[in-house]
Amino acid sequence: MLAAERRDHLLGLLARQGKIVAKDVAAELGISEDSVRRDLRDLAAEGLCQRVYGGALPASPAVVDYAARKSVAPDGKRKVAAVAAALVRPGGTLILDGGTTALAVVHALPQDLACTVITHSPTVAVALLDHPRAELFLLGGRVFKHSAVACGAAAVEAAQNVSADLCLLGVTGVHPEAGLTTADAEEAAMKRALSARAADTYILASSEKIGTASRFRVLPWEKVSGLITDADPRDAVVERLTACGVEILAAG
Amino acid sequence: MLAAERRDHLLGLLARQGKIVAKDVAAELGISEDSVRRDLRDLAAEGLCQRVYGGALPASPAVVDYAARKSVAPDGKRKVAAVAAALVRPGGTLILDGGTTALAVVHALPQDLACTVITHSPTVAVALLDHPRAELFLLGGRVFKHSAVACGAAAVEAAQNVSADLCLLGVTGVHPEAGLTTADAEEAAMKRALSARAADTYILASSEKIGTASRFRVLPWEKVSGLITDADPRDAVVERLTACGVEILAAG
DNA sequence: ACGATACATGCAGAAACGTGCAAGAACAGG
DNA sequence: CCTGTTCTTGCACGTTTCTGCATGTATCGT
Repeated sequence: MLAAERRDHLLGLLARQGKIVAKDVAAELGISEDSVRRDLRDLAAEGLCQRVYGGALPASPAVVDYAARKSVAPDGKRKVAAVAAALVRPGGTLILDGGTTALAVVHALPQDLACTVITHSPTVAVALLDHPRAELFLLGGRVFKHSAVACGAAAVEAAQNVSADLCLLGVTGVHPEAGLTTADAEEAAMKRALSARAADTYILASSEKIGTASRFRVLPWEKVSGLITDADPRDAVVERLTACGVEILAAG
Repeated sequence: MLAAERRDHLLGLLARQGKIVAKDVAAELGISEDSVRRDLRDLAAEGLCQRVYGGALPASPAVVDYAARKSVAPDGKRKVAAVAAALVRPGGTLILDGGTTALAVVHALPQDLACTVITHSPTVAVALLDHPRAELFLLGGRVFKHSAVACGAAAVEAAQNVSADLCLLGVTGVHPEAGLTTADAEEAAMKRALSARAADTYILASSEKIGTASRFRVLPWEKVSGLITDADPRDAVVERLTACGVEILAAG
């Protein structure tokens, strides 16, 4: 583990948990408490945390926000994306949704993987351009600005003409009762259309999505093969999902 | 292994794993750590990564975007793009080709222009995302990696369902005898399909294209309304085109 | 007040770093 | 085809930085 990486990790912990206990972190990362203390001292000197006896506390909310944006958000998505990317078999065909998590999946795919990717997201398509062996099929249609994906009748129709082994969908909410939800009706319909064209559908849900719900239902649990998340498997919501028969792929 | 290849590999690792450990990469690629360190130093100098003790971490996305963008903006293309963008009327519908010149057109469009843009290029689509009042319609199909546009039967078919006032096409060669040419047959066919759906077609040709020819004919001169170029109007080739009845829009 | 824990400091081994140098490849010019 | 030049690459060397341990001191809870 890189020293700078360790520092980011500490800032991440600070943002997520609101405190750091030097002893615990040392045990977790398998390093000496001295190193943790030294890091905390440095961070405090830069004003990024407040040193207290036994560990550290966040400095000011503004600083924490900055640190959280910079390191925490990508981290969970990257873990989820790594697990999702491992589901893609060489030579296989993948339907990939839009959104930042899907984009992270592209970055997590091996550079020289030979596979076919079908997407309705121009952003995802552009990211795939430097995967020379990946075949790319773009689904056209009216592009919705807020989510940057092709939706609507034309896009759904285009989706009818493709088939795939695997579909990876992002959602904005994962809730035991509300199910898988998203904020826009057109997007929800498009996700349904995509899912229907693949043998297996997996949901990408970084931990902040777990337990939340949005306005429009995407799919019932029966239609999905599993949920990929970095949330703790012992999380109450996750345990309820497991009890409902949802397969959980932990991205710890 | 080529130096540039190695550089790309490093950037890929950075994107996929979020970090680089110099020692590991050196072992993996069978080169000395010194070379890796030198590469990382160079990348950091370009703002593409952040150098840390033991390896490197990703630079902030904003910086990377900026560094990537500033490398592509030749003066000639910008001038051509500015003239082309002025042809787009508020409320009008534009079919926009792929390629770097077309991308320059997007950047030349007023940020708040209300119009409809139809494109088969995911790159152009992504660039248009921060034009909030521009309606965007994406033509899907198999994406050809070298030119990064959707081509083939599906894309041509999708193009049949749209109409526009104006079509802006990029080409790789503009020659008095050979006409308008490009390097790929599929691309040529797609450009024809796009042109056929618009009332007017203008060709984007920065000066280095003038007088050159590629393998495949795109359109005869009769089908185009004009040529937009930054080449000197008294250039021999340009004068011959004028004599042939081609309208020249000078982008001096 | 006292034991326990956390802390700062100094130190030594290890790892990473920068620099200079030489061998080799790529290239331009004669 | 040869030659001089430039660029790259790996190695050697001295320097800097990191890390864990030991020691003594400060702080906390009881």
